Amino acid sequence: MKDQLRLAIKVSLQQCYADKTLNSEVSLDEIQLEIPKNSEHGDFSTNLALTLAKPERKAPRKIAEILVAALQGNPLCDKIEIAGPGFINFRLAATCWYEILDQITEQGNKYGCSNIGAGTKIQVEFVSANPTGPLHIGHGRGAVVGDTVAAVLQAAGFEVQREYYINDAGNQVLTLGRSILLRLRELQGEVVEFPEDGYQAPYVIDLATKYRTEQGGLNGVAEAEAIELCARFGVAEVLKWIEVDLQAFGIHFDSWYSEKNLYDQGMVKKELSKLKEKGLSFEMDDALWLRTTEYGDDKDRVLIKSDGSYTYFASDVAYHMEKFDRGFNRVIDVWGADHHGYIPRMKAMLAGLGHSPEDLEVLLIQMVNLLRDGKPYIMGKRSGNFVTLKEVIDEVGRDACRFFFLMRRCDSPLDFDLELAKQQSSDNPVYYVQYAHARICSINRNAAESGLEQLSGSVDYQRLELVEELALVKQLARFPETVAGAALSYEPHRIVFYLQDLAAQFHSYYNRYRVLVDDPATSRARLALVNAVRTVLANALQLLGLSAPEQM
RNA sequence: GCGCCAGUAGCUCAGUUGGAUAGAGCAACGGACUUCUAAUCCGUAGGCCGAGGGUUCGAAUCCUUCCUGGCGCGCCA
Repeated sequence: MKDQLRLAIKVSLQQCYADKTLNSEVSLDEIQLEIPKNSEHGDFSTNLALTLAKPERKAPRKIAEILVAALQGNPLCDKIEIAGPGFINFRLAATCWYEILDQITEQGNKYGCSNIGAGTKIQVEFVSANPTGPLHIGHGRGAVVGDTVAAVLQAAGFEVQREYYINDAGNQVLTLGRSILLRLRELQGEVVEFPEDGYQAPYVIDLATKYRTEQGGLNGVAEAEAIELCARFGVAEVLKWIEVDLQAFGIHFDSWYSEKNLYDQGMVKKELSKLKEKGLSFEMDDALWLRTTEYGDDKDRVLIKSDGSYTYFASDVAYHMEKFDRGFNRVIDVWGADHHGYIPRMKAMLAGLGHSPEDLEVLLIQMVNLLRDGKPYIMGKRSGNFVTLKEVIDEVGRDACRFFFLMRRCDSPLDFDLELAKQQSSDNPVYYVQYAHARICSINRNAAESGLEQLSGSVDYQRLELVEELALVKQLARFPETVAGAALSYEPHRIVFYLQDLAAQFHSYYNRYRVLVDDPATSRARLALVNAVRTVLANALQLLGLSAPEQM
């Protein structure tokens, strides 16, 4: 709809250039068309005349008059007006809008999808929590945002892979192993001194107990080997928990990528030697450094420590290079905002190895402040006092939880009060949207009962003559561009706001008018309209990973 | 000290990437169920868009200087 109008304007502009009524020959790559806030200003509006004012050396309104003259008689438009400083406002013919209803019927659950991604291969890496403990609420936000960004990109025609990076090679894994081993010895009656930096949380005792029943004790096994065994056992167990929790949240990964595997396959060594060849790394104080300052970082970064062990950054270099080797055109990392300091060094590394830094997009997810009864909960795995994601899902429900995480832009911090979320659950916004869907399903049941659906045949959309009905159709028409915009900007919350707007418009219409009236033709037309609404509600809900209940 | 993110109605937040008279949800107040589900709707009230300066036809949005809050600034992950 919008594109058709845009094309028509473009043609007219070319016409003006050909006729020499306009002379600047400025070629605009894209004509800006927007939907005015005020409906009196028409369905679409363009500032074209304003932007041409300077190159044309003419008054904007004068230019607008010339353009409007060239556009006169276009079948798309009902009315074209010049307003304000030189805006051109278009009101489209109602028949144009009704075509949208047929499109929605035809496309069904594909309505809203587009091909602006054009099959570009893009990877979304998210969650990637260390496999040393269960997911907590902070991971939940990143999980939902990452999952939904991926879904929205898919809908926009990108080829998407969801990946979880498993940090199973670092120090913290050994710490987990050591903690399990100590708890195991405790279970065997030994008195042990539990170190400050060990994992103190109770789940470690569960892991030790499980190890003992399944694998037996570790008497007579050398310390280092025992730690290694416990670590590997612990990581495998914790990963199972994580996968189960994510499944309960409706999240599925296409790929689980192991850091340890990166080392085992020699990828880290390989990438590091590439850096050396390019003269980007250097030795100093017995350590190996990457000259990231060359590409805008504020200091150089260590790759290999003076004790010979690798930093987390070293494997990240290899990991990200390997992503591009796998053929992704673009790579998205979803991180907690507390890691934002890592962006410059990652971009520097990519630039050094010959990639465009723009090919890596880092989405920073601001902190979730978990509250209970208004009091802050202390987060952190070692404190032992944290609320797991699973507990939250069990308490407030999956749909409400997902919706809550998607409601705000991801770069604004989120206060999540469990008691409040439960208390408000009766008028939680997610139910508002779902209720709209359920209501339409209910209308359908009533229609079926009165035999109305048998009267199918071509629907007379001219019966939809109320301004509210036309407004609903227009709202439905903007769904595809909303999805596309959300995809290109990685902002899934746009879908949430769209959904709330559409639901509000429907509820208002529902309260004011009846769908099923005495006149069958009107009933059928209205039924077609609300079912188009239902389709779009369902598509949007699905995109967000939420259910679309038929009854509530 | 440096860097990143934020500052919009009493509270929580949107604001179509620079457009016309700044919006919604809670909370407050007043109304609507013999009619397809009241988990809903209608109405009222609420604003120096943190502050100053700049850019232009036009700024909540862009540049700059401050103020406030959060988070970072390791041979930790």
